[in-house]
Amino acid sequence: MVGQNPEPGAEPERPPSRRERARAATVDEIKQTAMGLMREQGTTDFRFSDIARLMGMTAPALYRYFADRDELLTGLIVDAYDDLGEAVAEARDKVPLDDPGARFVAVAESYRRWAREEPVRFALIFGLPVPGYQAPEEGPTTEAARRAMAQLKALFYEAAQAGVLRPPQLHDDDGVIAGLLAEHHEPTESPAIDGPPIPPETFQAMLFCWSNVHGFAGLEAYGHLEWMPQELRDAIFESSIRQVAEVAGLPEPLAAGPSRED
Amino acid sequence: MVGQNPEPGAEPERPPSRRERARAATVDEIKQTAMGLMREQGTTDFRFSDIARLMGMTAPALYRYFADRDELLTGLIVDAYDDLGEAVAEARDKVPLDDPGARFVAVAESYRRWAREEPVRFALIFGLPVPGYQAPEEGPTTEAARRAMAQLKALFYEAAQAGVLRPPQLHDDDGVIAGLLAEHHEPTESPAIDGPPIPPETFQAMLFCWSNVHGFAGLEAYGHLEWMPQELRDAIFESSIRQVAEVAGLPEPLAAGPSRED
DNA sequence: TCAGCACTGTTATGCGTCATAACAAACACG
DNA sequence: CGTGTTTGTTATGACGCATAACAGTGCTGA
Repeated sequence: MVGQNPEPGAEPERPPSRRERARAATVDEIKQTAMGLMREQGTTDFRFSDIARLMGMTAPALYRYFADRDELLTGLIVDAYDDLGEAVAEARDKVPLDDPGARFVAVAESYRRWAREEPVRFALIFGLPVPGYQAPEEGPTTEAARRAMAQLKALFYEAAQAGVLRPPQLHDDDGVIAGLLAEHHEPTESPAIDGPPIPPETFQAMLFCWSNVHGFAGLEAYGHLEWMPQELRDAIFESSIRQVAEVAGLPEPLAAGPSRED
Repeated sequence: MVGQNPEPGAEPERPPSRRERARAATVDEIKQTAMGLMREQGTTDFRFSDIARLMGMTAPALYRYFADRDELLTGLIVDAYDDLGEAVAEARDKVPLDDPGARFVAVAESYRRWAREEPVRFALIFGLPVPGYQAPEEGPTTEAARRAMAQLKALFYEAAQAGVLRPPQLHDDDGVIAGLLAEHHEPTESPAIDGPPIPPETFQAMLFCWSNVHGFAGLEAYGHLEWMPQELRDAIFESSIRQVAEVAGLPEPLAAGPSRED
């Protein structure tokens, strides 16, 4: 580690000094520049020399802020998770609490939009590890992923609490899934997804929703659906998530306004 | 291009000479070795020097067979598409034609299994382009993708022909989707997916199935579901695809034996 | 005030990789 | 057996990551 706070236990009260603020700004600029380059080229690759040149520095100077490529990548991945989580949570919370159906639609749409607008970051967090990148075990990326996924779980939790969740239409013959879920982690506070526990069948429904939305978003983000016009993709996606929500036992959206803003 | 057949129009009848066979074998060995390295490291990266060393050659010799890294990558991508297509078709055709429900289950399971067993190849074809790789426009990869996706479409086509396909439960308010589909490409022979045309609502159902299976497969292949035991993943996946098949209007599978073999 | 030190940047350098050039051996074939 | 193609080699150039050694800046405390 290079650019971290002194030690995790050394008086976190102290306000950031002038130097620390400058340093943080530079760290941020480096990450922004790296993301800009990646977006431009459409790949998860970048060159230190390019970043440095764009910032009016020389390449070795960057090593004052990140120990190596991996540390910079880790930072970018954490940021991406956080950004996705924020985008999803923000879209969700624009819809009133008493309309879980519409809240889910908002989550699904923002997830998809984020993937489409930020395919590189989407790949960064949901793709195969970047060549040469070794993810830190149990590191900050795992934690960031939990936070992001918690947003979807929260939605189902609220709906379940409100008692508006119908039993999902998903088969669970002999209660195998419920059994396994109950057995391995308590009433389903999975280690990968933060948040309060939800009943097994709701958890199953949540996964169903997630994989569906994720699948469409991934295919679209990487250009595998480009042969259909966006209008059609939009219509098909909306139809899909409506259906998925119904299967999951979520109530019909009350306010049926798609929150398009582009 | 370097290692291609002489010209696409020069007497394709001639049987492969001894040298041509040797060359083809070497090309294949290179690809195998490259894939081995990628699998080992779990990334889509490889070094010419490593491949050469494993083959008992020096790196520049590889340029006799592939013009550059991109050409080798293109070969690997095409192979991956073909292999996925074959795996899916083979699994599907093990199930009798008169059992489309079970045929879909077989397709979904083989798709998922392939992704899990070959995450690198899955990333190669369904992920963001490999750093530095520029896909040839309208090239062999696009064509290979069409062939692979045609396998799923064929399944729906057969079921539709047999008249056992119920109308899918997918909303299409005002027939927007059907309209757009009809408008943009005839009765839905999409440019991205080969095969005979199918009715719009069937096409929509097919996409729904695909994105769902793909989403789960992708999440699992990249380790995002590793926090649940495989037993549970299996159960949840099977439950999901059953539900998806039902939504898509496919009949219940008759022979309900999951074709596990590992 | 000014000496000392931490911080941030530079140039110089080593190593590994992609890719090409120039050359040598092996092979097919008239 | 001799000639041209094929397939391999070594030598070389360009470039990127990363470290080392060094220089300028500004905070800090006797």
